[in-house]
Amino acid sequence: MEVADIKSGSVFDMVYEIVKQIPAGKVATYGQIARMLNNPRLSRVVGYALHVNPNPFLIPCHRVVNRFGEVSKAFAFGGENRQRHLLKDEGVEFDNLGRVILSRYLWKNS
DNA sequence: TTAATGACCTATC
DNA sequence: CGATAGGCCATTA
Repeated sequence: MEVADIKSGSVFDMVYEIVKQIPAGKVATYGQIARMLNNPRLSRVVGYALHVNPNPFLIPCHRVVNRFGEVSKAFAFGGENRQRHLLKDEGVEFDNLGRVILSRYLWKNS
């Protein structure tokens, strides 16, 4: 199913649908998701959508990081430490700066 | 309808 | 590298 076909009415829902499709062991960036929505400027909205994340159990928000692979500071799911643990548990590695190696684990949707 | 908000991004110092 | 500022835009109160 194409991302472009996802039109649940609100951008938030679209974001959720996309995030749900991120496979384990991969991560996506806010800007990337925004681009998937055909609106590169929605990067902030994407973050906000996850901020008010209604279903932390259905939405793997821990697989969404910023442009540099850094985990969110205000992670409303148990702290950034929690997010790193979850990713690490999926096989995602971090560099010495504590950032996800995007060059290897960035999710590529087509 | 208006104003405020923010898990971003880019530029500048 | 860290701090600051502005812009961007959907959502909410």
